[in-house]
Amino acid sequence: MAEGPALLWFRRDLRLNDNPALTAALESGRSVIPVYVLDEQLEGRAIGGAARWWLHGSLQTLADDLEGRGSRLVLRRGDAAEVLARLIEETGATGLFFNALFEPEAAARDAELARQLSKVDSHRFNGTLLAAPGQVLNGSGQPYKVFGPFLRALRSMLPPFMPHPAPGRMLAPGAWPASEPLNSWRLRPTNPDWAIGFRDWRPGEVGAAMRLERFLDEALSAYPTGRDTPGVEGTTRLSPHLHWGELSPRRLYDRALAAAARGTVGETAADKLVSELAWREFAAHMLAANPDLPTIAYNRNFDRFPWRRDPAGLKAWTRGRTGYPIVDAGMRELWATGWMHNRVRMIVASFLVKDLMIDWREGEAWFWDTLVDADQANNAMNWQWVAGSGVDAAPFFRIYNPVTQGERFDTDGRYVRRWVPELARLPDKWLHQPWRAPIEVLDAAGVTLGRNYPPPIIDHGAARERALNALRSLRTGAAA
DNA sequence: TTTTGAGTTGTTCGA
DNA sequence: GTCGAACAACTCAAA
Repeated sequence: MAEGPALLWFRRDLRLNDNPALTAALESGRSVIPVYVLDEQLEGRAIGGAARWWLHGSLQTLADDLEGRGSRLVLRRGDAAEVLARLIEETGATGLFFNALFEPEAAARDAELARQLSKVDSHRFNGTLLAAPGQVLNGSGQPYKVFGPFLRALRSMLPPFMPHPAPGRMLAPGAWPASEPLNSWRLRPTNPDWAIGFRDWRPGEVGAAMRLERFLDEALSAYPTGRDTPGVEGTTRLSPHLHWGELSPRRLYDRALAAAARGTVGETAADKLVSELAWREFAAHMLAANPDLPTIAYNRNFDRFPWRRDPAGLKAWTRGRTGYPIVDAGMRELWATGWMHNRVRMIVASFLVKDLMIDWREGEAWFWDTLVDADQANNAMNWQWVAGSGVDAAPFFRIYNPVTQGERFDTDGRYVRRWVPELARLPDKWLHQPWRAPIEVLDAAGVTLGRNYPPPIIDHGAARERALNALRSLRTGAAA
């Protein structure tokens, strides 16, 4: 048995189940000191507001779970390398166990950190992805740039996982190092408390497990179509839990396949879920191979795209006052709950980038600050996909019509009525295009455009033509 | 090396 | 209402 305790460095793996670093730390036979370091520049970028809210709850839960096992969670703030070096001095720790982050800045710092902390043996694991970046490569040994072949390759290499169970009692060190009070980090807003609408979320491993079971029982069988209907709970709603590592992707994968094997749900439903998980993997691999993805157009032709500066338009978009009900519903859901339905994310993103022709980085930044599941890789890849500058892009075909999309995916209007209550009494026929409704219909519904709901801030048909012209101007060889 | 087929999520138009 | 075709052109993956 090794002498001295092991530091177990928690990061975005805030769970005890199926946590490779935790398992290895315990198997090393040492006493374990769990620690979380609040490093404001964790990924080379400050954590967003909604994400901070989530982190508070997740840390609280993790600390409670550890105490239930005779352990603790030590909280420290500062540069991770310095904090860990100090903790090694204080505790005489001889080993450091942690799960990797794959964002380029974080990965670079991890490598540097392992070198700096040469007094201890460092053990790094993959606890956040089904396959680590670099493990899924095409015939030329390069990362895939197209999702289809990536999915096929990923599927063919995934073993059946057997997730590790959570440990029982954990061996405590002789003395505990000091911990900062969680509340002193002020991760949650107080005045004003903009997070009142977040209360349905339950950050932490227990909440993640409950959400998983509920999804498997209620939504997985209808997932392929249910996930596209924002008015019902058809998605997993697991994205923040996955982002913070409260649920291991291997466990989710394992459970979906098991449900299909038992015949509880159809194979296509499980396939679809695996495919969505694969998108998460694809984005992480993509970012690892393209560190500039969050800030620079993947297709450099888009450096010439004539983005508009439009503070008023941007503000209307963020506040959910564009006059397009499905767009406004989505933006209000985001602001109120820290989350937005996936289908609607595409619609609002397309509206910002194509209709308003506002730079996708503005939208990316807003999502980063307001989403509880804000994730560098997913955020960057998907914004670029909608903008048309990313991989698998077909920009000419991807200008969403907010009326058509609303009618197709929120046919009964449940979603819009919930988030844009001032339109609730409009009949379905006009709900997604109130400006075309006869005046007596508006009157009967208590809607006065320009007073209690805005008229459209832009005409979609004209905006579409403008965007198409801008896209045409990017053609290789076209004059700038 | 060259060639070939395909590429998450759409919209519009006209029959 | 429903259906299929056209949309503009390029890059990727694999044979």
